[in-house]
Amino acid sequence: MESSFAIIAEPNRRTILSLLASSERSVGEIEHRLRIPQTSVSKHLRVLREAGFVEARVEAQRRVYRLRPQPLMEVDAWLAPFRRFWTAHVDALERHLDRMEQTPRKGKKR
Amino acid sequence: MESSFAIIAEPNRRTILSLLASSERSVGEIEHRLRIPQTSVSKHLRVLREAGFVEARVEAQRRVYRLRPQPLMEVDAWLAPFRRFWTAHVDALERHLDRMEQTPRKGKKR
DNA sequence: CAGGCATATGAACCACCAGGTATATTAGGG
DNA sequence: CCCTAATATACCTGGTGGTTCATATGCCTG
Repeated sequence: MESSFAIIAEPNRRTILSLLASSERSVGEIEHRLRIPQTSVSKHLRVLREAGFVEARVEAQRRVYRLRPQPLMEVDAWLAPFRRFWTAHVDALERHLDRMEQTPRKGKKR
Repeated sequence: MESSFAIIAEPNRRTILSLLASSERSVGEIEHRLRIPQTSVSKHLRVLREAGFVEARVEAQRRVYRLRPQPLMEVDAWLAPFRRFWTAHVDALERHLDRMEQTPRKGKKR
């Protein structure tokens, strides 16, 4: 499981992250919300933990998980260059780019 | 291949999208940049096309691909609720820098 | 300290997908 | 028309990751 993108490709993991965005939660709470077996929750949490998306605090028999920002930050950073395509003046910008892309046909550099 | 997240989980597809972010490209150009077999490029483009990430314009024997914003927009939207986690962090960093600023002057400020 | 709750780990199974090879399609130029 | 260039599709295969079931570990309470 290389990249952060692969991690958040899994729908249950995204749901877990969204849950944790509102507040930290124990494994049992997550299990109850997601309606998937506990063992599955634990495994997703493991993946998320090892990828740095979450961290756990031990509280008696429970593990309380909370979000860590960095991996999602990186995803956000990757998205940055694309953002100009949908912020505000989308169509004008696209026309502009289209005109700039009128590079010489099959004309090599000279 | 359900979600947009699954689509961009693939590294080559992300590279293709990044390429297209700077300008539209033909399949051959993409092949040349990525250094992966043409058939592979075509398959990734197919996936991207069917998921609405790109669209193709026919130009003689070439297909020129360009970006379509919507799927990445949705990813961006999903990311939105998390953003407060690192903007807060950046704020803290900025406060930190502000405190340091009462020493040597660099004048990067507005 | 026994027994139960909360969570983690292991193994087996299955589906899916990226990569490769081979081939099909379509367009243009001579 | 034929040949080549550009791109797409079909099929197979290996690997990987998610799910399930069974079990292990740890902690708390009576």
